Amino acid sequence: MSPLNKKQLDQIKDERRAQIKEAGLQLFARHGFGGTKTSMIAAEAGVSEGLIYRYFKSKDELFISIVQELMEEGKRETEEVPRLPGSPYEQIKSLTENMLSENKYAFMLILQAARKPEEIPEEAAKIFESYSAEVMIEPLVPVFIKGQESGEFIAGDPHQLLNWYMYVINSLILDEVGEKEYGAPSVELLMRMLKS
Amino acid sequence: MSPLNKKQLDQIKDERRAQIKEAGLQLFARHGFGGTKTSMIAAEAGVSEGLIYRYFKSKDELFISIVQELMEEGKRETEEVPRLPGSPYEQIKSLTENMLSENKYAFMLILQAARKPEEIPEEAAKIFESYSAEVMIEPLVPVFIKGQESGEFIAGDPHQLLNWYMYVINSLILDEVGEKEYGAPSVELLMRMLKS
Amino acid sequence: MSPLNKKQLDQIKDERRAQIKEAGLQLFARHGFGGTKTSMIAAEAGVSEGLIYRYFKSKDELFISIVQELMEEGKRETEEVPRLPGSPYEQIKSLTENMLSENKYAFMLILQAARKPEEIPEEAAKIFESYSAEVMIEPLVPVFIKGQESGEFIAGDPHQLLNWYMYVINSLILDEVGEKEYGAPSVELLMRMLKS
Amino acid sequence: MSPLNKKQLDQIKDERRAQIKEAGLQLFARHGFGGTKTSMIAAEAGVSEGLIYRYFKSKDELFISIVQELMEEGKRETEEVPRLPGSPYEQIKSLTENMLSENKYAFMLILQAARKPEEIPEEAAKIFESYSAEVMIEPLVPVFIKGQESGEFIAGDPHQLLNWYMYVINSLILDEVGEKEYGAPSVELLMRMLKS
DNA sequence: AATGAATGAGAGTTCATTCAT
DNA sequence: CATGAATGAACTCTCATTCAT
Repeated sequence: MSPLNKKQLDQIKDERRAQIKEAGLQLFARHGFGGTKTSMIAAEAGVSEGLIYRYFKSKDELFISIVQELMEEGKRETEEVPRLPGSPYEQIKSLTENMLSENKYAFMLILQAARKPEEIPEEAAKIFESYSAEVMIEPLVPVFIKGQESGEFIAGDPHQLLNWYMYVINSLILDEVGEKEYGAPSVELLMRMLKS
Repeated sequence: MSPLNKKQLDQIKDERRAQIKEAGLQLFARHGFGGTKTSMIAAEAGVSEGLIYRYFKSKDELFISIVQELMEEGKRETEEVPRLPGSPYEQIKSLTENMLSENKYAFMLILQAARKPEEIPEEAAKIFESYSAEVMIEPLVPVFIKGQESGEFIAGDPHQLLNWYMYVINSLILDEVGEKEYGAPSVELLMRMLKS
Repeated sequence: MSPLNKKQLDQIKDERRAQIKEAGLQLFARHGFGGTKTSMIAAEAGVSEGLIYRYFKSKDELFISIVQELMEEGKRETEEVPRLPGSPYEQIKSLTENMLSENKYAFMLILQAARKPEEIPEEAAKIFESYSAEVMIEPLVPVFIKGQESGEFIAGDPHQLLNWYMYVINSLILDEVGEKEYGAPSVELLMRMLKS
Repeated sequence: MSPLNKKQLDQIKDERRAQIKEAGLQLFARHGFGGTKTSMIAAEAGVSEGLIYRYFKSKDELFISIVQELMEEGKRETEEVPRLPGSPYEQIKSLTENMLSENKYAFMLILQAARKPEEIPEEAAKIFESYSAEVMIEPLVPVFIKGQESGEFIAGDPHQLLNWYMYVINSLILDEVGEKEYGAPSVELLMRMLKS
C-alpha cells in the first residue's frame, strides 16, 4: 500500500500538536511551568517524551505557544461581552460565569504567567505583557459605565472597580476551585462587590 | 579559651534554626516549594549549604517544620478575633486587614500548601488538612452570627458565607499583591460581599 | 498497470544504494562519522529517513560499506602509477595531483578512518588496517627506486621516504583545502621533499 | 577542627580546574568537540560528572576556556622564535620540532578549531579567528626574510611560503603522529621544502 | 518499495544531599 | 559547630532506529 498522503499526515500532525498542547495546558495550569516535567506531559498526552520535540522545539516553546493561543482567545471573549444579551449586570455576570467554569484552565494558565513572570520563559512573559490587563479590561469599561448610569452598579472609577473585580476573579481561578465543602463562592456573592 | 557551655550552644542552635526557617518562609512563599533551591535558602540565611542539614533532615522537613509553625500561629490569630474591640463587622474587617498585610508571608505559604498539595511534601499536605478550614473558620462563626442578628451582615448559612469570603481572601493573598496599577482591592470593597 | 519486473526493481535498488552511499561519502568526509546525522544523509540523498534502513542495516554498516569501496578504488589507483606516462618524478607528481584534487572526498574519508579509529565503527577501522599503508605504498616503491637511480629523487630508504611523503599528503587532504589566503601548498613545493 | 581556610580552598579549586582542563584538552584534541562526552572528561579527570559544572558553566565554556588559553600560549611561542639562538634556519627548525612533539595536544586542539569552526561553539571559533593565522605567522616573516638574504631559504613570497609550510605542519599535527611503522616524517625532510 | 511519525537510549545539565576537613 | 567541594539521581533534549500505513 502507498504511504499516507499529505492530507492525512497533516491531520495526524494537527491532532498530535493539539493533544500535546492540551496536555500541557492542563499540567502547566495545575503545577506551574517548573513543576511540570516533560515526562508528565508525554504521559498525559499518551505519547513518548521524544515526540514532543518533533512538534515543539523545547518545553519553553510549547509553553509560549499555549500562552499565545490562550491570550488571543481570552481577548476575543472579553471583546464579545458588550454584544451579549441582557443588561450590563447580566453581561458581566455571564463573563464571570464563563471564566469560573468553562474556560477555567485557560484562565488559570494565563494568570500564572501574570503572577510569576520570573518563573516562566522570558518570551512568554513578554507576550503576556503585550496583551496586558488593559487589553482585557478596556472593552468592559463602557459596559460598566452603562451599568452605573442605569443604577445597576456602584459609583466609583470604573477602571479601578473593574480592575479589583477582575483581580478577585483571577485569584479565585488560580485556586483551581478545590473540592472544598462549600466549593467556590457563588457568582452572585461576588457580584455583590459591584452591585449598588 | 574554654569551649562554649551547653546553654550558649543551645542558644546558637536556636538562632540558627530560626534564621534558616525565616529564610525558608520568605523564599517558599515567594517562589513555591519547587522553585526554592536549598542554595537560595543558605544564601538568604547567611549560612553554608551544608549547615541546613545539621538542623533539618531534608528540604522537605524544613518545609514541614515551617508550615507546622505557621498553622499554629494562624489558628491562634483566628481564635483571637471574638476578643477584638468593635462590632462583628469591625472584628472581621480587622482580621481581613491583618491577613492582607501584616502576616502576608505566613498566609501566602499556608495557602500555597493548600492550593497545590501535589507539589509539596506529602506530610506537609497532611498537616495542612489536619488544621483544615474548619479549624480556621469555626471560631468566626459565632462572630458572624452576632453580626447577622444585629443586621450588619447578609442573611444565609454562616459557614458557607464565611467559607466563601475566606476563599476570596485566601486567593488574594496568594496573588502576592503585585505592583498593578490599582493594587489589590480595598478591604471595604471585599466586605461588601458580606455587608447587608 | 503491471508491477515492475525483477530487472527494473534491481535497477531501482542499485540506484538508491548508490545515491545513499554518495550522500554518505560527501557528508562523512566533511563532518566526520559522529557529525553526520542520518537525517542529513536522507536529505542529501533525497530519500526518506526510513529508506536508508532498507538498504543498510545501520549507520555503521553504511559507513563500512563506503570505506570498503573507497579502499579498493584507492588501491587500484596506486597500482596504476607505474603505468602512467613520464619519468618516475612525473608519475608520482601525477598521483599527488590526483589525490589533492579529483578524488578529494574519497581520500578525505579514508584518512578520517585512519586518523581516529576510536570514532568510527570498529569494523571500519579493521578494514582500514587490512588495506594498510603497505598496500597503498608498496606499488610505488619500484617507481621511487627507479627515480633514485636516475638521480631524480634523494637518497634514503624508499619505504621510509614514501611513507613520510604520503603522510604529508594525507594530512593535507584531511585539511580539506580551506579557503585560506594562499590555499594549499603547490604540488611543486611538496615534491621538493623528495627531489634531490 | 575548623574548616579549610581560604588559601587551601583556592588551591583545591585551582587544582580541580586544571585537572578538568587538562582532561578536556587531551580528549577534545583526540576526539573532537562532539566526539568528547562529558562523561569521558569526568572519568579522565577522575571526578564526577556533576563537578565539571561547578567549574565551568557548560561543555561549551570549558572548550572555549581551553582554546583561549592555548591560543595565548601559541602566540607567545611564535613571538619567541626571533630570539632563539642560531641561524634563521635553526630557529624555524626549533619551532617545528616544538610543535611536532612537546606541545602536540595544544596544537592539535587549536587546529581542530581552525578546521571545522561549524562543529565547535561559536564563541570558540571567534576566538580562534581573532588570533588568526596572521598573528601566528607574521612574527616569523622577518626571520624567514633574513634566511633568504643569507641564502638559507629558497626565494619566493615569504608570506606564501611560510603559510604553506605551516599548513603542512598543522596537517601533520592533526594526524596525531600515529604509531605507524615509520612514524611522522623527520623535521629535516619537512625543512627541505624551504631550504634552498 | 517508500514514507515519516513514533520510540527510547543516552547526552548535557541541575540540584538536594553527603562528607572530608 | 561549620564549611563548601563532591556526588548522583533526575531532568530536558537529540537522534539512530522501528513500524504502521
